[in-house]
Amino acid sequence: MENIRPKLFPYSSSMGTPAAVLLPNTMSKSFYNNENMDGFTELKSTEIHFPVAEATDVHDHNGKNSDEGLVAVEGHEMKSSVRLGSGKRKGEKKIRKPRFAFHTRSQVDILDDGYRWRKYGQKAVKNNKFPRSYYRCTHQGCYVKKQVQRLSRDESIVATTYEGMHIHPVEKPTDNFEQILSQMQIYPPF
DNA sequence: CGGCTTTGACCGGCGC
DNA sequence: GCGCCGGTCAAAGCCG
Repeated sequence: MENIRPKLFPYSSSMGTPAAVLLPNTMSKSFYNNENMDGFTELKSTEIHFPVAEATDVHDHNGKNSDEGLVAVEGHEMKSSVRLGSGKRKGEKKIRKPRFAFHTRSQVDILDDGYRWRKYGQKAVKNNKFPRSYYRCTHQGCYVKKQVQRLSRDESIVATTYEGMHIHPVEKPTDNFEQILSQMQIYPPF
């Protein structure tokens, strides 16, 4: 059970072209084995390709990280932590936040998922010709982040990774996604 | 003017 | 310790 990493699933083209997809809580739960995911991850884009589950990025097996397990985000642990002169923050623990990643086929990088996001960074990542963008939820007190990156192996696919959970409802109203959801193929976390 | 993006600097973790 | 790398900061710029 070590080394849970993002897994790419075969692309199913039978899903048509939904306008939007709602990924409910329960799905994240099963992916994360974590009961603290709540709220929804709503996606509005062109075509959902395949959901990609990612527990946290557990990468080492040499016992360097004492396993903290999947700890829920408390929502305020990063609040107004002051950067010291050396650049360190005071009294913070490392908390692994629940993460959730998926791929979409889309021409635009940034998907309208109903939340408001402010971009706070962009980085070139190795072995990828497209930069990765970093966004934070603008709702006060909500520290959900997401990363968006177009894959160089298939330029038509955008990988989106959410981290944390929203402490507030979606700001934009949503359509009904139930049918689309039922069409989605959800893969168990092996 | 407020909210957002841009972008180089900075930081910390990790491997060598 | 050093350099690479991914993530974040924050000043400056942009735009409605």
